[in-house]
Amino acid sequence: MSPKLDPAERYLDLATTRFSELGFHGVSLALVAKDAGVTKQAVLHYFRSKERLYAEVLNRLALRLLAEIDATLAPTPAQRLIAYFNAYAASAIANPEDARLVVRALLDSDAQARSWPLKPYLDRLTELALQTPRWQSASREEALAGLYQLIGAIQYFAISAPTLSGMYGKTSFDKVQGALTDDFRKVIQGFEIP
Amino acid sequence: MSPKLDPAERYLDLATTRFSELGFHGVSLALVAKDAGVTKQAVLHYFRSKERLYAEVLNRLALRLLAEIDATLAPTPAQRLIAYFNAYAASAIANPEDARLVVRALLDSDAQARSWPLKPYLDRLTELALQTPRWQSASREEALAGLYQLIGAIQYFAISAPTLSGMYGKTSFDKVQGALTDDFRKVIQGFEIP
DNA sequence: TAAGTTACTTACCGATTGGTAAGTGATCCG
DNA sequence: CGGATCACTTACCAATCGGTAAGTAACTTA
Repeated sequence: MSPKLDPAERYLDLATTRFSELGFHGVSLALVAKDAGVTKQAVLHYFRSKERLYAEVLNRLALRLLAEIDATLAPTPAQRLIAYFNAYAASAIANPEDARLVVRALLDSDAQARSWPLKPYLDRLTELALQTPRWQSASREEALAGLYQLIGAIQYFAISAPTLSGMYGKTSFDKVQGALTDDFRKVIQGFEIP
Repeated sequence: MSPKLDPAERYLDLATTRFSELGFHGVSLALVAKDAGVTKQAVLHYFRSKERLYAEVLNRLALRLLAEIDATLAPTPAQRLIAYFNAYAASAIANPEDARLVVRALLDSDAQARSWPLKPYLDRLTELALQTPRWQSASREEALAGLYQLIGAIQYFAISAPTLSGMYGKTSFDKVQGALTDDFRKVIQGFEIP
């Protein structure tokens, strides 16, 4: 029945959920341990501190995000970027856990340039963006800024959806997704609707 | 020299900064007190608990945001919305503190419909959005979702700007702002470039 | 001048925090 | 069979957490 998951991997999963819900400061080792049904020393056995546990959670997330870009195939860079954002928006709305983590990581990383685990993911996206009509003649900074807006729009909406449903009734906000990604398609294609 | 600021107001200002930097769980009463050069009981004298202090910070923020919408004047609803977002983007990039707070508040409010202090602000914006070409024939949910994307794009970029500058050098990301708000203008106007 | 009121302070509390040290039972390997 | 490794546990720690209680010095008001 149980797939005999590596204990460290299991703790990492539970920590991922908790960190996405409560943020770094809101999560205690005891809470993660309680979720796993062990003592906190069991968690510390694998990750020597709370900092390392959190770093590992972010590293794993970055790898997952990077893999999803590479798994997206389409004829042109613009179409590939659109396909990626479509898939990302869909999965983010269905499961906002990753989006919450990314935003929290963004908020918690201060202005100083510390090593930020999500940088490779953004670099990969930037390369792609620079080959689209919207940003082909733009600077790297402009492309990066544009991407941040698109990612922000998706993540923000994904994070808000549960709260919105709570405030405005259980209306199906997932149906809205089609319209929004349509806007993105137009932005990426430089407002030249094919 | 000192404008003889109300002590409670001063603590509120300092708490706002700290909560935006570190989130609710990351801020201790002792930290805010240390910033103010007093003991934590001085802070507790005005706000009877940390929860109340945080709630007051959010309430004040919501009032400020609401006032800024009302202060934005333009002939048509679409132009007013565009003007507001332009002004908001500019101030958010210049000072991301408010944006950080809003995003943190959004992350920390769980899916359950609890009383969310920023709701009136969003309601006001939604009313405005429903009168623009982009959403005039849309449902309330669609308009709200669209707004969330725009707000998300602005706030996300504003929050990221310092980190981006840290990672990619002190390039002036504020110059990018013009281009991004241009995209928004087109979205709001329903991709009908005047 | 006496009585509040304001704006704090010191003293203290139990609970929780991240982390260390030392041990224990089960499983693996030669 | 015996040592090593694995996956934990119990025991413990100083520091910090939010919050209560009681007191005090300065200022305001009747």
